[in-house]
Amino acid sequence: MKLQQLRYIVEVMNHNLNVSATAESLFTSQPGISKQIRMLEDELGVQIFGRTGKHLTHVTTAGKDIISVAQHVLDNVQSIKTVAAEYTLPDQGKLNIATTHTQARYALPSVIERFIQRYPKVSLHMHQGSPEQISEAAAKGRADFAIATEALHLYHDLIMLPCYHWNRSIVVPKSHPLTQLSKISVDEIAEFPLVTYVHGFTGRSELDKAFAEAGHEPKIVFTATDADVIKTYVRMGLGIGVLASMAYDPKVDTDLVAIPAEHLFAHSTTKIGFRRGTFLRTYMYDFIENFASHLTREQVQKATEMKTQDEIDKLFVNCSLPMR
Amino acid sequence: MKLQQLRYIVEVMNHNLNVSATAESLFTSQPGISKQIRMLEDELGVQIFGRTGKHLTHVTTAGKDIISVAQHVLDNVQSIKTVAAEYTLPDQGKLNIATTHTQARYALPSVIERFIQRYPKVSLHMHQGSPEQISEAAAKGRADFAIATEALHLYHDLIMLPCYHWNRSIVVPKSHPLTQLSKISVDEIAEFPLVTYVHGFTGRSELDKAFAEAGHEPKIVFTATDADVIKTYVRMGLGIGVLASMAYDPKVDTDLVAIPAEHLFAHSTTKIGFRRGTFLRTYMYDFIENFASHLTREQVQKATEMKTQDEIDKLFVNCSLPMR
DNA sequence: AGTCGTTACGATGCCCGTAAGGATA
DNA sequence: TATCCTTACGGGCATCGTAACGACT
Repeated sequence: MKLQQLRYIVEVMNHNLNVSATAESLFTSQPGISKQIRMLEDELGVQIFGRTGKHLTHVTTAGKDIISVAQHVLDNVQSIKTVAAEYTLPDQGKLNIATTHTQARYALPSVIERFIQRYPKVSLHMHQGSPEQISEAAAKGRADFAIATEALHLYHDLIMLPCYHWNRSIVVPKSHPLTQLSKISVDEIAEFPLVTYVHGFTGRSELDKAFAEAGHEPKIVFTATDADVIKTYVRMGLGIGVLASMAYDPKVDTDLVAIPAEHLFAHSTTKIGFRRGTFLRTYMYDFIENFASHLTREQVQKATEMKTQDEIDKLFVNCSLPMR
Repeated sequence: MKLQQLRYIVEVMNHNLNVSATAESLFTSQPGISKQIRMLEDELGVQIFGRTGKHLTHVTTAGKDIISVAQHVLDNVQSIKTVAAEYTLPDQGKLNIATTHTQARYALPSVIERFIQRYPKVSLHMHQGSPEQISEAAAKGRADFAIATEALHLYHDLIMLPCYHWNRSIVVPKSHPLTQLSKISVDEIAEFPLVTYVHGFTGRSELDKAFAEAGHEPKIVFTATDADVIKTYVRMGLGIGVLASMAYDPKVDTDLVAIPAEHLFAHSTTKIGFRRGTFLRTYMYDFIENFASHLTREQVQKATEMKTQDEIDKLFVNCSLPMR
């Protein structure tokens, strides 16, 4: 069995079983691929691709199993190269970050700025998406890091580290009656139509929980995936906004008033997640520490060595996270 | 990069950096290995082994990282061969089971008997050990299955499936005063010295919990890892025994009396665990189903596709497990 | 002096690429 | 007929094994 043979079957699969096209994309000859694949099949004693006459028509069930493992092999081989690069070119490489609007817009800019200054040769890619999408991107290896408040726990092979806590604010137009109250309660805001995050986004679950506990059904009239849209509709008078406090900028949002709501809703915790077993470059450790100063290289490595997420969580229970 | 090169560095590592010995064990020439290793180092641009003069003295830090990934690669390659064998020789292969005394002695014999009858060509290996040891064996790939009541949760990359519930019995000599009581309580048995399992074995944690809740400190005078030893010391009058009900055999243990204690201690659940992402042979699915009939191939496969252990647990909450 | 890794060299065998053949849509 | 995979063949290169060399214990 050769690594190339594994590459070939994976690539042929990715090219819809068209060997000619695969050969072209790999800058090699088509018969070479054909032959290597059949040699692999002979060695294993199993057909990987089904053929009718001389056309590849489908992947056999054995083939599916084999290709998925082959994919892992190639991932690991890539990982070896990454390790080597860490020692030869410590400040070069790639960094793929998958995150949500809220993080990208409010939490990350300053971190990113420092990072590209410190590591100009690292090519940085940001991928924005829903919490589910970014979790998957990290779990599948398309992204090095996932940064979000929700949904990271959905993948068992993600290591999640808590970064910071944050609270919500009620945002209303200046003239709104709520601005007159000294300290508001859930009962009071339950009267008004709400504009907030879509379910599954940016700590939305904490909001639902607080209303449920107070015995109210929130009158949600509009949901969005980002705070800018929420603020826009609050300005239009559609309802009162409930959003992450960091998303209110007193300098820009002069026509709105933010009423702190940490006494109404439990704080949420933004986490950074990465795939178990992947090798972290020095610049990645640096990025993490820049984003959350308590996550030193040492702490992160300690977390990597933990056997369960529970143990990791214990590492940080006594660690007072910053509040934003 | 070639697979052999990875094999070589791993094997050299396993042979205490002695290339000559490695060559012999791999039935190849020593210069061949030497050269391949240096070619790999050249390609990666990193020293894997440290040398003083012409002796390999240590593994560099880069080398450690690389070798550990290389080990994964080789594991996966092996896994591909296993997949192929499943389709060519469906009833041949190996089955390594790591388990505790209690399971091996009382729960497994009938299952094993059926298995070796059904799959005579599968070479079966049983490994007995502590719950921690067997969890590790499964997590590291030395065993295909870990079967135990405790400690399986310690490894995040084990998938755990519940097999059956079981209860405890109090075992005493025939003449013991406890045999006179109609229904015993924790308060009553707390008076007597106890003989039971070592901490971390065979659901021992449930016993501790029951005593703690009743506000008693158990007077444990002897702990053992298996029921046979416990019964021996109960016979000697050292104390009353608390053990898994299945470990009392009325035909053999005629000099002892077993008092059911399911009302005193919460039942325990024996689980079977295997490593995530490993390919399960048909005979392995068969083994599981033989052991726990609700764990059909379909159910097990469904569990393997779950992303977290929580989801797996949910699969079985409504499934009434057999009680032994 | 013995053990061990490196270098040198020659032969085998594998992999690749070109060219021709045959099957399917 | 056009596309696509298979078979056949020849050149180049990498790997392997033997043998000699140099270094450390």
